[in-house]
Parts: sequence; C-alpha cells; structure tokens
Amino acid sequence: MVRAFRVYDTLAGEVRPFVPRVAPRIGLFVCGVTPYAEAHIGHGRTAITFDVVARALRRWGYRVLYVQNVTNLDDRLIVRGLAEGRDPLELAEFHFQGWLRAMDQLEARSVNVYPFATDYLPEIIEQISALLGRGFAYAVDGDVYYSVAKFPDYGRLSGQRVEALRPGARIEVDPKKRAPEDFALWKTAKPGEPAWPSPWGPGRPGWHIEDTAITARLLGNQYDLHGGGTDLKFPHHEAEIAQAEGASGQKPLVNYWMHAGMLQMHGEKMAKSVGNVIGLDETIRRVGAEVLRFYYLNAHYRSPLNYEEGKSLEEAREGLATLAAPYRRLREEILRGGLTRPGRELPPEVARTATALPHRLDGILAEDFQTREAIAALYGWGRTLGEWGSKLETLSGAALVTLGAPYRWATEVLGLFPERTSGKAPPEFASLVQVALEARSRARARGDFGEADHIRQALLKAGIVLEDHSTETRWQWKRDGSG
RNA sequence: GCCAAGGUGGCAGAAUGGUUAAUGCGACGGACUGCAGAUCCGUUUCCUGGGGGUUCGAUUCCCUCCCUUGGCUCCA
Repeated sequence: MVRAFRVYDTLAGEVRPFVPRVAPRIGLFVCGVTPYAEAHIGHGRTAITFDVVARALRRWGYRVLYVQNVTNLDDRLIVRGLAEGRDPLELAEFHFQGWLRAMDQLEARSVNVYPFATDYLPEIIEQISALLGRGFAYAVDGDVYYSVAKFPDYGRLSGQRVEALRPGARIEVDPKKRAPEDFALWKTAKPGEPAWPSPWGPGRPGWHIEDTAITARLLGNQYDLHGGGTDLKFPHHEAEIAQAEGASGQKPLVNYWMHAGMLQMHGEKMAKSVGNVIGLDETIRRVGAEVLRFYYLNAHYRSPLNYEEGKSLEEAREGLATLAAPYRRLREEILRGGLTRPGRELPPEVARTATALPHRLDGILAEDFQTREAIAALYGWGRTLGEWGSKLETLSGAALVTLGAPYRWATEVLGLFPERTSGKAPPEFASLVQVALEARSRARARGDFGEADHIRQALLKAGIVLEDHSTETRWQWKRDGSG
C-alpha cells in the first residue's frame, strides 16, 4: 500500500527505516520563519527540502499533515516594529504574506497549516502551567524559565553535555535565571511591548514554547517527523523535547528528526546577523523560481550548499535548461497533436524504461531523499528523449505521453517543470512575434542577413530567443533580458 | 575549549568494502546553421585532505593529525 523508505534521523545519527506511528498517517512539523524581514535564500532552502519530503510521502501513499509554524511575536519583531513605527503583529503579517507569495512561486504548496503563535496563547499557557506543576519550571517576577537540570536527556539530540557548554558564547546570560542553560518560557512585557494576560502577569511566550504548544494541539503529544535547519538543533530543538516530554510525561516527542544543511555564502553561513543575505524575492525575480528550486535540489539536503555570487545560480540555470529542453520539445509536440494523435508506437524497451524510471526515482528518494541522484538519473532520460529529436513528429500521442512519464514524476515530486509557466506569452503577443518571424524568414530567403539579424536582435531585447530549425523557426519567451 | 557535520576532477556536487568513482557546469572537437543559438554525437584516460591500521581488496570501516562549516541558550 504505502512505500517503505529510510531517512537520516539526527537523534539516531544514521539512516533508518521510517515507521509511522499510525500508518498511513504522518504528522510532520517544520520550524517556520520569523517574518520580521524579507526572507533570504537560506530560508528558501529549508522550505524546499521539506516541500519535497511532503510531496514524496504523499506520492507514496502516506496521508501527511504538514504543519509549519509562524513566529509572529518575538524580540526581533518588537525591535523592528519599534524602529519602523509599526505594530509588530502587522509587520509579521506583512512579511508572512511575502513568504507565502515566494512559496507559491517556488511551487512549494505542501504545507497544510501555518499556525500563528499568537493564536495558541491558551495552549502555551497551559503547557507552561503543566511544566510548573510538574516541577520542570520556575517563575521569577513575571518570567518563567525551564530548569534544564530537571531534564537529564537535555543535549541528547545535539550530542552536547550541558557542563561542556560555554555560557554566553553568543547571547549574554540573563541574570534572572538560576542556571545559564535555563531558557525562557514566558517573558514579562516591558512598557509599550505587546502583551497577553497570563497567571504570571502580562507578557509573551518564549520562542521554544510556541512550537510545542502548537504541535501538542495539532499533532498530539507525540508525532512522527520534525524538521528544521541544522542551526536549530541546539538549543531550539533540545528545548522542544524538554518542554513537550516534560509537560506530557510521554516520550519521545518525535520519532524522527530531520535537519537541512545550511546555505553558505562564500563559505560562511548566510544570516542577517552576518550581513551576507540575498533576498528570496529578488533572487526569484532575477533568475526565476524554477532555477532556484533546481539549485537547492541539485545537492543533498543535509550537505552544506555554498552559494557563489554570479556563479551558482547561473550554473543551475544552464543545467536546468539542458534538462528541460527535450521535455519542452516533447510538450510542444503533444500540444500540437493531442493525446489521440495516431502514429508510431515506441519500441517496447523504450516504453518499458519510460514506465519503470519513475519507480526507480522513487527508490532513490526513498533512501534519505537523494534529490541530486534523482536529477542525475533524469539527465540520462533527457538524453534519450533528445535522441528522438525530430522523430517525435512520427510518434502517436500515447507514445509521447509515455516518453514524458519520468518528467511528470519530477513535476509531482521535485516540483520542477511546472505546467504553469510564468513566462508564457499571451496569444495576441504570440501573433505579433509571428509577424516578425515571417518578415525575418523572407529576409533570409532573399539573402538579406543584415535585416534578419536585426530582427533577431530586436526580438532578443524584448526577451524573445529564436531557434532556427530546418523547417521552421521556434521562439521562446525568457523571463528577463539577461537570460 | 566542547559538541556536530564535512574535506572527492578546472568548478559544482553524488555514490559505493571490489569491473572504466555518477551527474551537471565549463572546455575542446564534430554534425546542423548564412552566422549565431539551441539541439545531437564524441573527448576531457593522470580526482576521494595528510599519516597509520583492519582487509585478498579502502574513497568507503577504525585511529590520529590538519583544514572548513554549523552550534554552544530566542538563527532556516
């Protein structure tokens, strides 16, 4: 019924078979963004990683509930809001809408619920109360902290020993804490800050507690799969385990932990704090969402991916173009003749390969989501398809559809080659281009290549790329003049 | 300092206890073209950080050293 697969579990430190708690259902939670500013391409990488995970699981017959939280209240939002004279909640909403638009362009629509932290205040307060009641937390003048010493497993996920930590290495230690490793569950509001009522006075939740309050409500005290960037392993995910298992008394919180590798910028982590970020929106505008998506998937999700300005995405664009070209041709052929077009059938072995390849690709992804391996295999098929070249015209509609099967797999699982091409020109535009092409053909026929090249150049400036073939000239609409 | 993940061709980046270590980019040659591009064919045989060990055989497993990246309490 459902396909078996294996995944690298951070807690186990190895690739192991995935067993859902209640097959075929899988509860998936991924730490989402804090929308205090425009997202960068590092955030995009994590989102695409888990988008493919969710797509693959669904294809394999699992019923996935994919939850990605939105931290719409936090210190950075407050600081930013104050600086810009905007309400932090409104600021969060604004940037979250931008995030959603980017996700839509990137074909990442697999999230079922984007819960906002502020919609789960009752659950958060309930969980903090439970932790206080069970002795895992303590209150100090309106703040509530988790006492890490009460939770012996703390540090298991990241392999850290609490004694070996260096307090204050990056963040200064809050003097109200009993121990430097303790973390805030509830924070008193300072004047002018957004605040919610609580048994400990008006304030707001700490960062870690929102996730476990949300998952307890939506996915239960225990669930299957938790994802996020590796930078969240410690302390965020350790804190989640400590909170949830402490509050519910049930363990483990999750059965599998997946962590996506960092996107690096010239060998350094891309982060606002480092000041080396490249915006998600501007990148999508510049190279197109599909190129960016391909760039992410052309590496293993756990490996660090090094971004080189002026090189990485340009290389990805070339690589994607090579892979996409034969499929574009195939699609044009299908559109021209339709599915019912008569013609030759495929040689049996070609048909067999085309039909079997998607299953082989599933097998590759079922081994810890090796998207790069799958893409490598697709290139092989692309070459086969390319060899058919002009012979495509002789094939039946059904044969053409069969040839496209591996690419349709890529659309379904990897989200590449979307049917909806944003660079599609409207019909009236197309007929204008056609007029120009006819003029150029006449010029070429009479040997006036100066005029022919002039037309070609003029069209190129408008973003139209021509390809002369033996019997016709095809054209393609590029997103921008640079491509 | 401690913990974690890595070091593979010109570059990016896979995989595996065993025939020529994938794939892409780039480069070069050829076909096609008025030219170019796109596409197709071919070439790019000397690539697994250093040093030990286990093994018939190591890039893979073990030890050690060096280097890079991430984390060390509100970073995806």
